[in-house]
Amino acid sequence: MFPVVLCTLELAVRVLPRSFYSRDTSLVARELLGKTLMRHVSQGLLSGRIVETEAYYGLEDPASHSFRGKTRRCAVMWERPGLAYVYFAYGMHFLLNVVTEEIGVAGAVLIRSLEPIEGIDIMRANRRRGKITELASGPAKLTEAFGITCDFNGHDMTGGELVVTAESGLSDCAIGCSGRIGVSRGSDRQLRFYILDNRFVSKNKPIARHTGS
DNA sequence: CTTACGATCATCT
DNA sequence: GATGATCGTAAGC
Repeated sequence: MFPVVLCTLELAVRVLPRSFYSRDTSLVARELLGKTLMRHVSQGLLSGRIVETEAYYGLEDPASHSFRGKTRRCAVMWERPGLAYVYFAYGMHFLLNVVTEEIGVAGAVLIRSLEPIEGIDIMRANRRRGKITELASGPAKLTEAFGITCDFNGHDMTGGELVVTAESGLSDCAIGCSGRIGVSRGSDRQLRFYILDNRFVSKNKPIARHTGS
């Protein structure tokens, strides 16, 4: 009868717990595929299925912000798993990560693309674009669609207004992997994961996939 | 369809 | 002072 109440109950049951994130970063990146990113805004509910992610490690990963240790920007990567790491890039874009690994170990998963599910008209307004494939098919696009800025840096994504839920709607989907996009070092490692043949994966689809034989 | 490049600024060297 | 975990537009096939 009261959708808000139903919504809250569903969230309470299905939000991914901190233990989900307190594991190997690549594993978390793969398992986030098919899960649902959800945000409550004043106009309603925004949600989208995660279809593309990238894993970033710490000291041993030259593509990571934490490669040279803890700095002010990347400090959150070393904190509790399940926190949001949001940073500003290229003078105009915000990028959303979820912190992984145990406390004291740097790691994060970059959320790269979503398949919009709920709140599509709100996303259209935020993006000033109509085509559904252009709303959240890229890491900076989805933060704009969801209205996510640096204000969410350090936000606990295991509860509150921005969470990931276990809701998948996908049973068995084929997963591809490739080098990470837009990095100048460490692009050899296969740490980008995406749902094969999903039209919402970001357009930039480089090379590698496992071709079978 | 593809490739090329400018925008624009917080963070780090 | 240089550099991006990018995007949208423009121009070329």
